[in-house]
Amino acid sequence: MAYPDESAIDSFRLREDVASYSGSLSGTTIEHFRTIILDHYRSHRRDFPWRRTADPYHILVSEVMLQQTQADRVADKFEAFILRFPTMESLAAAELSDVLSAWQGLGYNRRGMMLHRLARMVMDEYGGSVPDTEDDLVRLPGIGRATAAAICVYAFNRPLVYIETNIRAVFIHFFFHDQSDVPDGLIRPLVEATLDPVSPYHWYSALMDYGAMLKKSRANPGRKSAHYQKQSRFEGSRRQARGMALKLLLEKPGLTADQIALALEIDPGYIEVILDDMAAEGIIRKEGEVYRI
DNA sequence: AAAACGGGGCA
DNA sequence: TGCCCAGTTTT
Repeated sequence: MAYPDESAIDSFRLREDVASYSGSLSGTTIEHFRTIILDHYRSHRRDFPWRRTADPYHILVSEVMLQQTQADRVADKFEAFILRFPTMESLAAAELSDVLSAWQGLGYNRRGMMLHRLARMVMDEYGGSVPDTEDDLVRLPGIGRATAAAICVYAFNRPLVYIETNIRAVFIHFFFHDQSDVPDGLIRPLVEATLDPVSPYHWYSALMDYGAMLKKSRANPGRKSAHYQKQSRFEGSRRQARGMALKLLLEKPGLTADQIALALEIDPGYIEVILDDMAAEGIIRKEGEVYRI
């Protein structure tokens, strides 16, 4: 989908408005900026399954899946996962191997393990209800500052200030397009000043959609963030070997390091180190000479 | 502050 | 091929 629409022109006008941006925004600039973002939301709003539910557990699952994973790739996995584990209770009661099977294809499998642990912790400490404060959420495994705030926003419509990659892209595009290495400390006050205190859910949804649009239609403005980092190569990487080993063990539990090395055509010494590291993390376990989930 | 962590889609 | 993704955890 292409976006050669009027929003590009509007954003140019706004950039001229704030060309002398010096640490605070005028009321008219805030209104102008918000109008551009919300107009785009009205005409190009993305439809995702997690936008069709108000269940905090479902929202939480989506936010964990969306960490470092493009939204379009999450949608189908999310729906299948929710069908299989419809409630926090069902996830907590599940075997880790079943959770990781449902996680296959999403990547960063530690997230699946953390989510499983989170479910058990929430059952124990909160009676199965997702907590609604940043402080409580951030203590849960796999939940950092950004995800904790996102859950507060999307599950409870709370007006919190937070920053992640799409938000960076939007604010850099409009207010720091002529700079590089922009620190979050410069962006945060702008997020706060433009935040909608009544409908943070829709406002942040709109920011997300605008940020995603920007990154598709031109060079990613996020590259001007001080936080930006290029990903290391995946082909031939350690994490590729981890992913392959995990997938194999889900299909055939109870293999030895040598059997795994043979099946994956990886050096036995190398794969054994990787397997032992994964066992130390708790993503697999070692029983004698064999590994299983 | 930097490294490690998956995997797939698309130019 | 190379790029990059609604980040978190560990070192």
